[in-house]
Amino acid sequence: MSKRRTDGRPTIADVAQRAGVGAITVSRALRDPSLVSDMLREKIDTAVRELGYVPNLAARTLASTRSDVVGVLVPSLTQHIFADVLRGIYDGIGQTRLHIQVGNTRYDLDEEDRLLAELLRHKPAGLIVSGVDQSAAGRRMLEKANCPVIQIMDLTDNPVNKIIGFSHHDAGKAMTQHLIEAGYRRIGFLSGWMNSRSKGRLSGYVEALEEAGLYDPRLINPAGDLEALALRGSWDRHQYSTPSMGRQLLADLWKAAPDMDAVFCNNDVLALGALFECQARGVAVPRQFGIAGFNDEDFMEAASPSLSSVRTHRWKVGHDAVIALRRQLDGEPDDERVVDVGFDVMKRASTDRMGKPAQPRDAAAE
Amino acid sequence: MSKRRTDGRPTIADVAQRAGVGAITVSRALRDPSLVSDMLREKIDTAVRELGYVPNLAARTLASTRSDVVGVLVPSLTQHIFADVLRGIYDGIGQTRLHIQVGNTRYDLDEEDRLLAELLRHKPAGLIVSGVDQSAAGRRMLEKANCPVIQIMDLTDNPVNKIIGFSHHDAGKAMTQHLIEAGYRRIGFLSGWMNSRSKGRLSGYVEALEEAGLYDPRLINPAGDLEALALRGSWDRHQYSTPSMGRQLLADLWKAAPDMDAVFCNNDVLALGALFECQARGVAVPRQFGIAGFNDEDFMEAASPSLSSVRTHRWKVGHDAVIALRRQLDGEPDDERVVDVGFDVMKRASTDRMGKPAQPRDAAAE
DNA sequence: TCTGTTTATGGTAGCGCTACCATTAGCGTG
DNA sequence: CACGCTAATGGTAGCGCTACCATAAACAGA
Repeated sequence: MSKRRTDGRPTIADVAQRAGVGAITVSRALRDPSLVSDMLREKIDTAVRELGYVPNLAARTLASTRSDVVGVLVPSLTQHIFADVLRGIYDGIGQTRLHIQVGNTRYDLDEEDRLLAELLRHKPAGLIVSGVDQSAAGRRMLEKANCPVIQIMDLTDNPVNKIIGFSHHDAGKAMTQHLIEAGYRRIGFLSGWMNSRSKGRLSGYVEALEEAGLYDPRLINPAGDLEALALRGSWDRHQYSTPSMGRQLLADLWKAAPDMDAVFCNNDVLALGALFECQARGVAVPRQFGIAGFNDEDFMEAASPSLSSVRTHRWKVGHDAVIALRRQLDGEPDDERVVDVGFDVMKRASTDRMGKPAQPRDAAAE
Repeated sequence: MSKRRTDGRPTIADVAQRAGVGAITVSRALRDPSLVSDMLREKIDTAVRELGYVPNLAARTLASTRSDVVGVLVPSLTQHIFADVLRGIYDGIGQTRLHIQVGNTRYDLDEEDRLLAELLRHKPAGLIVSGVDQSAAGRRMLEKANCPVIQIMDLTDNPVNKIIGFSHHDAGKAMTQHLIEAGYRRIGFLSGWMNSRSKGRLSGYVEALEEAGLYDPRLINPAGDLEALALRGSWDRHQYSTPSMGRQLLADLWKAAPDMDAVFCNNDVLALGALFECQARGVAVPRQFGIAGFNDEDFMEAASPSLSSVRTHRWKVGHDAVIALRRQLDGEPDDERVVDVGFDVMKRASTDRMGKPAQPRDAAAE
């Protein structure tokens, strides 16, 4: 009696024996049923069910040098934005054989490279990574990954393979133009920690104001200021935005520019904090002060007054990324290397300086 | 020339040859360096570096019937609560060899069972699952999983293996008692879709009110009502809570019980919606109406007025779950099967009916 | 009828690693 | 000096699956 190391679970050989066919036929029947005649397929299905056979993924991966794991790298788990992206990704994966493995880079390029290397050990079926600002080493790993790579949530002319996202520059510019059109003249920019996408938004903001002759660098709360804030003990480099942070940043910005009459917040959470700060100070929004956010999370519309924001299509980006990945894995051609999913400027009460009546809530809830 | 199927990357045999040792010695040096003499270890490390050797995880898993994957099942990715738990889990994993694979059950037992079966194909090193309300089949799979299983975010006397969480019943009761002590008498319960943990909170609420002789079922917005809401087209079964939902649920509850003078919301997002609804109606919080939430997300403290909530230790739960898992994998004994991490009732302005001055913001930010 | 092509199935030989046992050398014990 | 023990290393034989090739049968074209 030879010594077996198995854990006792049925293997493909057991199924083959029971069905009275060769092991390789079982393998085929499981991977692509159309390759096997109806009669054998039925026998095999029966045997699988009777034995409770479950394929061993490690063996499959080893033999085929290709796994069912899709690696996903996001810079944050706590921000709603990426939670929405992930939801889209999971929804896109659905009931397929593919599995998701998420890595959290925390906006750290070294950590991203480390996670990428770890992921590659799994011989992933595909990779989905956030943004375009990889390190040189990271970029190289992606290019040599030997699997489809989808970049998301940004745009570039030079994707590794395919990119699905939108222009943060254009989005930032569009919202700033809305604020200008609404009649605000001293429009501030409020931001916590800046990443490359925030910077895109900021550059759009600057461009819009310069074109209107309204640009003033004193109205910007730059990333640099966060160092000072960190020293005061409130936040560290990896801290995500909070409403408390929004309140304090707005207070600080007002000190530097007391005549500021509106603020474009780098994200909705900061915008909510800005609203709370106005409420606490008795500053009337939107009459005295306009507030705009970015991403259009749920609470923006529900707030009182409702808050303007830039709606971004996070779920769609995640979902479409997976669909594109699956297409490529199925061997379908895909020559659309850059996909712009766009954005929408949601104009709500918080930037309605002229005082048009706010939309009734129920109607707005669509 | 035999036909190789390799993808060209160096294997353990290449390392062994270059270092002038046996393959098995390389394997040992990589898994547990203390098993190999200093001299050989050094040679092997050099060879690994020179060749850029990266272990093939599938081969390791196949040979040892044990992978480096830790499966995590959460019911939602969009809710902040589980994003925080996940952050704790990722932080606990740190730089170890372990990998996280997250499954999103969407509060669906069938989906949970399916994901569990999928995860088990990977022969996971460990499992972390949310809650105690698995299906019978799911429970059986967990018990036969042949790896450490940690349940989180709830408590039970009968965990599969180990559970880390807190009592939702006690937390719900404590907050309700706070509302009673604050002077409210007609305290409502506001909830979206109910899961087993929500039900625990509700039972605590009921118990507190019954003990005080204040219980009235008309003050509860039960899960059943959601069916009617769904018919109106606003939300479906899987919809997570939004502030808009909070606004409408509060409006509905007020219709059913016009004398309601406070509301305990099943989560913070609903509480925020309730605040917005009060602001829109001109109802004074906390003087006329008290609002309490659950989980104590960031925005609760920053809101104006600041909102009372039950602080739950989500990050810690995730983090401790991983630490416990790692302990068990390292063979350390762990006989504490039930770990209660507790909760804190955060008493803030929104339930301060007597009008004591609110705490200054900066101090409260600790 | 012969040849070439397609379809359905099977056999063999890996994939890269580790469990298990064997071997060797060094050392202490009685 | 035979014996047992430990520490360090190696060899062999899998783990469960699939790539690759072989085979056999059915069919088409000339």
